[in-house]
Amino acid sequence: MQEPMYIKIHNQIKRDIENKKYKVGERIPAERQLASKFNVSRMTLRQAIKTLEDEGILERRLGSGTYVSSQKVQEKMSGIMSFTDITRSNGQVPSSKLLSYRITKPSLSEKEKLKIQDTDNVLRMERVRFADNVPICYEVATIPYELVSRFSKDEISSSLYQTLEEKGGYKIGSVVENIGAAVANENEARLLSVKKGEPLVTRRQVTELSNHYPFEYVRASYVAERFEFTFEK
Amino acid sequence: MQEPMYIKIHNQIKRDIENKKYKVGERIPAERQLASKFNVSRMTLRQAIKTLEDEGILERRLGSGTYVSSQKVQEKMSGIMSFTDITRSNGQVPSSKLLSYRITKPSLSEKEKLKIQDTDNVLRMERVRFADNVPICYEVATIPYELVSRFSKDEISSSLYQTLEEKGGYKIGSVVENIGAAVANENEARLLSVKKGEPLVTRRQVTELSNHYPFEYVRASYVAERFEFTFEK
DNA sequence: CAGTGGTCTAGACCACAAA
DNA sequence: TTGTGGTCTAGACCACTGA
Repeated sequence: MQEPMYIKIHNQIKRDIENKKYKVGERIPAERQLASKFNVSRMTLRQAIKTLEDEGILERRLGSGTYVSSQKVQEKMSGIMSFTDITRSNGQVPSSKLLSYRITKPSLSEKEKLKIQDTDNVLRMERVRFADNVPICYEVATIPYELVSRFSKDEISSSLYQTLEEKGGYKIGSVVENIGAAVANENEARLLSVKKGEPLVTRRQVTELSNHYPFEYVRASYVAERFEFTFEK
Repeated sequence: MQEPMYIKIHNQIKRDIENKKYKVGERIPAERQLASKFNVSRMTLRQAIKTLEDEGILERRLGSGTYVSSQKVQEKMSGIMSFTDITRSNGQVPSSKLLSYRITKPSLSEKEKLKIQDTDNVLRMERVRFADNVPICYEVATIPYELVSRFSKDEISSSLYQTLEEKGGYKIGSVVENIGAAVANENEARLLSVKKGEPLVTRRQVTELSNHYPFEYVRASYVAERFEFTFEK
């Protein structure tokens, strides 16, 4: 048995919701019924329901039943959700342009954030990201080079997380983000097609692997009038 | 029995951690031992552990044990944590100055965000918030007046959430926040002691009660060079 | 009232970590 | 190999909701 039963049930119920077998706002069958349908004990069934509740997909109401929630809550939290996903969920087409891709020595802040030595190399990438071909974000990402030296440029620049998890055997751990504001300098103004002095939302992100080693430091600036972060709790 | 057993155990273990009976990074006793100590089944004990894990207080390691986590993760998420709490946790002294407190008709955006009618009254409060007497944030909060008409000005302006939950019998539900950027206009510049055109972090927040009625709409502007939001996941 | 989710028991077997 | 957390069972009684 590869997957635990409660995960299988979780996935089945999720599919049933996607396939509109259970519709938004509607009540799903009672726990005792579902338990008997899946041939598991009620505790196991409840474990499946619990994970769906944690994802914001189901909502329990005491004495009344379990309902399909209207909101897809959790995943709107930024950071875990990539620019690509956010843009797509807004019904826009994401794209990006790689401005530079260099193996070099770390800056002071990179050294500190990535907890590496002067002698280590880093890979630094600059990008502009677009939604429907309108520039939204200028982004600099830095990665300790030894972590990715065996991957191709394309594997790194187009889907770093996936490459690291699937081909590198690494697991992503925690993410820390700082969000602030700044005004566009000349370089940012040019790259993002705004005037110098226009407001930008700034984001710094340090991502760690599950072994607590930092593997990525990102500094990004978003055009405030074209982008904002949304959080739901 | 007022509180469920697993909540009591949750609280007891939390106290034990606060009292350094279990220290950060250390392993706590095994589930079977704790279950027997508290005279409950292992499933019940696990439920208590689970809630502590969800709060980021404990960390399970398969095959090894359950450990006291070093990070107090969850609560750094902004919004749930008030300005007061954030400032205190930075070791600074929070204060605030109420600039205005008026019962009036809603603006267009207030009407929309709070889902109320033209004929309803709202309570609108303007504040500047300080950390160590340095102005950090200018904030306008709007509340449907009927929700708070029976409370005193002090109960509303100094601890709204507490008043609503303890004296109003309401329960806070979801919170949606949007974070962006802007530049200071003349009014903001004067109130926050910055120059016009300086970058501000903007936040809009709509808070709902557990019955899905919006009860608060807040627009806040933070001086970017003195404040940033931090998120950990 | 009947039906629902919330809590709880006293076991069981498994996979994984560390010695 | 021993001890740990992960999963699971087949019941039980409770408090709450809604007709």
